[in-house]
Amino acid sequence: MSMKRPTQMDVARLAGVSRGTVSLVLNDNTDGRVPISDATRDRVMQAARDLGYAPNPVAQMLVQGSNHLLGVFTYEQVFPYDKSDFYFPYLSGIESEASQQDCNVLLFTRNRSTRPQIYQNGMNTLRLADGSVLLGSKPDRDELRRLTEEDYPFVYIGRREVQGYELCWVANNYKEGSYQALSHLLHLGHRTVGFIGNEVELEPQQDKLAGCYRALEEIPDARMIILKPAEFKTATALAAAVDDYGLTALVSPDNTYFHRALSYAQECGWQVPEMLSVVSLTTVENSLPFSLRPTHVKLNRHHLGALAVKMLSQRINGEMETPQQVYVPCELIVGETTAPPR
Amino acid sequence: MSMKRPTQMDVARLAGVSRGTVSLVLNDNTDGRVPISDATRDRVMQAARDLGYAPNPVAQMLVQGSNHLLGVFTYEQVFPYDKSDFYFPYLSGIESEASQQDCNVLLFTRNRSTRPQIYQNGMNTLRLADGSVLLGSKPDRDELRRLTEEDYPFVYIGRREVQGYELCWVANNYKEGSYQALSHLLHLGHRTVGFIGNEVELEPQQDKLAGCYRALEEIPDARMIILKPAEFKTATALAAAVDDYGLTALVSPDNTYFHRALSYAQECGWQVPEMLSVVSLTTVENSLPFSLRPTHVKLNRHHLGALAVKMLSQRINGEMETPQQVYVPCELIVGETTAPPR
DNA sequence: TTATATCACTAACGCGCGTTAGGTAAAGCG
DNA sequence: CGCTTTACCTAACGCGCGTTAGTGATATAA
Repeated sequence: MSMKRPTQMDVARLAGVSRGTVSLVLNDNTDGRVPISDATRDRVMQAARDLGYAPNPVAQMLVQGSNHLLGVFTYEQVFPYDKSDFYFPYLSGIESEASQQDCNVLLFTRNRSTRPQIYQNGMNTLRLADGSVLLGSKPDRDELRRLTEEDYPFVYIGRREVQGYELCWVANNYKEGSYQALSHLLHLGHRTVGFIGNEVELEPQQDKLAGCYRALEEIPDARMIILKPAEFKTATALAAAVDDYGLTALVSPDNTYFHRALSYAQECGWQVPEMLSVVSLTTVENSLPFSLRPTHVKLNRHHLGALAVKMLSQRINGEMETPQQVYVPCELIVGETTAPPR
Repeated sequence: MSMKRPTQMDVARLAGVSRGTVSLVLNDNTDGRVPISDATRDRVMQAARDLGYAPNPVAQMLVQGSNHLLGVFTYEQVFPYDKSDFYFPYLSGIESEASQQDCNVLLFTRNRSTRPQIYQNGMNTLRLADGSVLLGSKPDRDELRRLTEEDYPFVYIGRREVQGYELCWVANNYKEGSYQALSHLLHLGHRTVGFIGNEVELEPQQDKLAGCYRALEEIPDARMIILKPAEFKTATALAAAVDDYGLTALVSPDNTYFHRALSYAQECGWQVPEMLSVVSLTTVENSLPFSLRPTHVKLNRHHLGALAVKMLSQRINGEMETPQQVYVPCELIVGETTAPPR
């Protein structure tokens, strides 16, 4: 038995004027394009007060077009219960900038029973928002293509390519960061380093590899071994690989592999960094159990999130004619997990 | 020159039917009240796919009064840059359950330049969502009252009271948790404990105090000293207070105070727990720098978030006649920061 | 007195969509 | 052949509101 909320029509009836007049009065028709007498204005205001009128924002949005909604779609769970540190800085940046842009943030959480999909029943669910920021390591390229064809405004966080299309993204400059990281190792004197990682088909991984290779080119006798997944699955396997290849340093493109490398090293009784140097090519998220400050490439995920939103706003407002791609620099932090080789 | 998003009218034109037909087809008019031939249905679906049509949720909401949007409003920043652990578990739970309920999550981030406000220019900004989950230690009671009067469906995470109104909330059972925590101390033999904290006007704090007092009642010669803010502002001030009152244990309702107590203790050269026991009445979020497992009350924020969404859905669907309040139990984890007094 | 400007307001459109009464043609029936 | 039923679709209303063309009344000017 909750009373329906009063509308402009109710106010109009009570004040004895037309609904249009009510709208004009309430929107404080300042520029005086339509003059309203003070008497009527007062009557309307009083009626609105008496009824406790408040405009229905939904109706307002309908008539004004844009709904000030920025979507966030993730190909993985937005808030992973265990791995809280990963998406968080992105969302933090997204929130800040969305606030700046005077927009609300819409998290697409509907219909996530199976793999997250943008298109459901052939319909673009993102259309709920004026535009969207996309996240996730493994997007569906077909969906990205279709979004582009539809001209739906979106910005991907992370470099993602689709054959024959120009996407809009912001990405950590992994290539530059990795270049610096490997150069650091090489300048310390390392000549044979191991690269822990697979998934070479993903762009970020490619960038990391590319950066490493660029550093290698500058030192003729240096080489890098790409370790196969089996070779860092157990501590003994890794130990064997290190021995076989004569590795003096390990490079990890990934936070969990970095941790794993360190614990394996401890298991094998290798002193880090004296006997083995270890570098992470991404931000080291969890605090180390070894009280060593990690040598790693520090990303600025917060900034990346904010930038994505800024670019998205530009696209939505038509201030960006063609999709743009932006690299955000990242910084090598030299810590205590690297040293000259023995 | 961003293309305007397609409407049902566009689909209708492309399919060569009337707009009403499009609506009927897309809403999967199952009960067959209005029969549609398979041929037309296919044409419409195809046209919708081709145009990338998706219904405008704002318009849908206007006409049917619901759009599967659950709002999240926070009186503090949702994603605080530094303090990442706090809201995260809540959001994690909210996301899970919203997904279950087949709803998207809307974060209210607009107009956050000053203090976050639900009512802006006299209108309820939450009305954009079917209902909302509210968070934040210090809500505006007037706003909560007004929301209730408007009969807007919301669930507060954390017990919050408004004189003369029945709110709907889910809360950690701080009272029970604190009772257990203090009982633990008392059973260890402590008789004079200090309570670090202020902000007594807030409900969670009141609950913690109430739980402590209940435990005290069971041990006649035990007493608890409420330390004033000045008394734990510096290590020396705290040291003086501990000496003056003869404290053998400290109780902290707050994570940061817990950490501060531990570092002050270290500064003063007090062994924890041998010379001083310390208990936290909330989840200890950051890993300790002391490698001591903390004795603390463990909250289940993830579950709390999920439960809030579940209750909110019930309210929205009219399955909850009167606002309900639910306590979620929390658990005392006995760690290594407590021991019998010297 | 008639033309013109000013004032104060109303009528009406459209935002995009869900819904339903009604309309049209084909099919069934006697 | 005329009447009813059936199948399929359209026209139109209304959700609540912002906006503007237009209308009628009064005041000013020629």
